[in-house]
Amino acid sequence: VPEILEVEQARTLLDIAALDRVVVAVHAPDAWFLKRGLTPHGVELALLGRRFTTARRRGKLLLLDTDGAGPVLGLHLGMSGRVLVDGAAAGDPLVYASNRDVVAWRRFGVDFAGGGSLHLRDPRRLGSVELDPDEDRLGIDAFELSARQLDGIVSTSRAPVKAVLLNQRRIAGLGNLLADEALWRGGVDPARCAQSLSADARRALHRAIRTTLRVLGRRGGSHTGSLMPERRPGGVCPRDGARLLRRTVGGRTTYSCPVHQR
DNA sequence: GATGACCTGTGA
DNA sequence: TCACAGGTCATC
Repeated sequence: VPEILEVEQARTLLDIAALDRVVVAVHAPDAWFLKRGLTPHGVELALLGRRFTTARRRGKLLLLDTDGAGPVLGLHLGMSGRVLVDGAAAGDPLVYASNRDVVAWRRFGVDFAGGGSLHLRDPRRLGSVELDPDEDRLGIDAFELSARQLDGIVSTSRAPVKAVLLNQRRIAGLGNLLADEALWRGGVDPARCAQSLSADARRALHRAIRTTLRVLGRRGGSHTGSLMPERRPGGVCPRDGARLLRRTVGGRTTYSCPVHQR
């Protein structure tokens, strides 16, 4: 899933359906899922009797504030996690991940007074739950990224520009699909050394990131990109019909057009 | 900054 | 059985 668009869908669901309800039970059957020393008992103590007051998001990290000076609950969806409230998830089914409902995949959850629940379902167990997460380990949220900020980030790194876009300490929220889509829309070669981008290329990339988030957000998620159907052996560029390049860049499988991405 | 590790499901 | 998957972290 879960890139910034899916996490924002989850945040909206939490905002609409999970706030101001009293937690009467906490389920943390998978201790491995709890991070930074958190234990099943610890998270139960921290949440029992409290209500969530705000649903926030920074990059791909979900943040639930609690009442009465309680802790912030941090949820991360990893590669296959989904948030469900009262048994329903937000948004489209995930691509590249199972969408079946297997009870064993409920890695964490709470029950609310009067019935209903909040659950995190994650087949691959790469998600996580923590209390009072360090929100500043994450960089500027991709939705907030200004052209000037992108300039500063891109012009100070010699890594491939895609690796820079994926680095959550720099920009928080972009994942593999969104990065490829934005670079494709902006006409920028993912493997290009970030520092070497011209001011024009940086501007084009910034516009492309904004467009990608807006358009794919409206369509329903990271999997709705124009490049997505061609993300396969033999895929061609939807813009100019060239055979797409498939490489590993920044450690991730990368598709790009050798003709218009320079 | 690139690499491998983490974990598990799916489809070829 | 194998390759691969929209993420992140420690390590060289």
